[in-house]
Amino acid sequence: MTTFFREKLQERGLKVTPQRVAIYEAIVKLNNHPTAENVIEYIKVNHPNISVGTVYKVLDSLVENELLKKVKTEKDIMRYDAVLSNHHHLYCAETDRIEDYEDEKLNKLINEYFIKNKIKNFNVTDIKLQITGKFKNNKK
Amino acid sequence: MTTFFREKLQERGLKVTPQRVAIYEAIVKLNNHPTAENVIEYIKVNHPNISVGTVYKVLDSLVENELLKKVKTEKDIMRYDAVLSNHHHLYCAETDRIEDYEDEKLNKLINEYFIKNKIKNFNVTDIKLQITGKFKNNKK
DNA sequence: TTCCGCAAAGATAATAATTCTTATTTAGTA
DNA sequence: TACTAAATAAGAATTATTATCTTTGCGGAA
Ligand SMILES: [Mn+2]
Ligand SMILES: [Mn+2]
Ligand SMILES: [Zn+2]
Ligand SMILES: [Zn+2]
Repeated sequence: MTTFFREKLQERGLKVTPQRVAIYEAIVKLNNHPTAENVIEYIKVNHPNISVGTVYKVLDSLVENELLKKVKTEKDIMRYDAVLSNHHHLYCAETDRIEDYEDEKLNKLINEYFIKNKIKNFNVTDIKLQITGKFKNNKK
Repeated sequence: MTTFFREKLQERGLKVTPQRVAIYEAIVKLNNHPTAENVIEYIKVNHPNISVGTVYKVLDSLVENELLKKVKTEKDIMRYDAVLSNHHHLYCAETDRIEDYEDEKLNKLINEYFIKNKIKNFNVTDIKLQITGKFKNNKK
C-alpha cells in the first residue's frame, strides 16, 4: 500500500519522506474523510515531532499532485479523501459523518444526460453529488 | 420583496429588525452567492454601524430558519444563497464564481433514479450537484 | 570524503474567518 | 407608555490555516 504511494510521489518528482508517507497512511487508515487535525492526532503517536505546518503543507501538495482530494462540508474545516475514483458522498449534517457512495450506473446516467443537454457557457470538468441526509443504523 | 421576507421572519417567530432585513436584501441583491464579508461591505453604506458579529449571527439564524442556504466551496469561506428552490451550482475553481443551475428535468431524472435504487442505511433529505468547470464567456 | 545546493521539515508568528462575551438597545406586546 | 425577551454592538477570543524563517538531511560534484 505504501509502495503505491512511494511510486506516485516519485512520478510527480516529489521526494519520499517519512512525513509524507505517514500523512498519506493516516488519511487511508482513518478513512472517514479526516481533517488536518485528525491526521495530526493520529500521526503524533509515531511522529511526536511532526509540525502542524508540515501537515498542512503536505496535504496541500498531495492535493495539488492529485494523490488526495479535498472534501467540502458545511463547516469551516477542510477534510481529505484518499479515494480518487469518481465517487459521491453521503453526508450527515448532524453527525458530520461522510461516507463514500460509488455508483457507476448513476455516473453513466448523469454523464449521458449532460452529453445530450449541454450547459451553455460552461465547460464541465467534474460532477459530484452531495447527498445529504441521515444514516439509519449508526452501528459504527 | 421585503414584505415576503418580513412575513417569513414573523412566521418563524423572529423579530423583524433593520439588520435582518438589510442582510437578507444584501444576499438577494449581491446574488452571486456572497460571503459574510461581501454582505458587510454592501451593508456598510446604509448601516455604517452594523457589527460583524451581528452579520454572522443573523446569517446563521436565517440558515437555521430556512430563509437562506449555505453554499460550500473549496475555500475556507462560507457563502450564502437566497435561492431556496432545489437547484444546483456551476462552480469555477479558478475564479470562485458560482452560478445557479436549475434543471427540472435533471432533478426528475435523479429523483426517479433514487426511487428505484435506494441507498441502504441512508435516508436522503437533499441531493445537490456540484458541477465544477470553467465559464466560457467571462463577459460578466 | 567533504562540500554544496536545495527541497523539505520544524518552530512559531501572523492572518483570516468565525464565534463568544458582555453591556446596551430595540421590537413586539400588554 | 412601560416591560421584557430578544437582538445588536463592540471588541476579545478562538480556530483553522498560512507565512516566515531557520534548520535538517539527502544526492551529486569536486
Ligand atoms: Mn480560516
Ligand atoms: Mn476558520
Ligand atoms: Zn470519499
Ligand atoms: Zn444558488
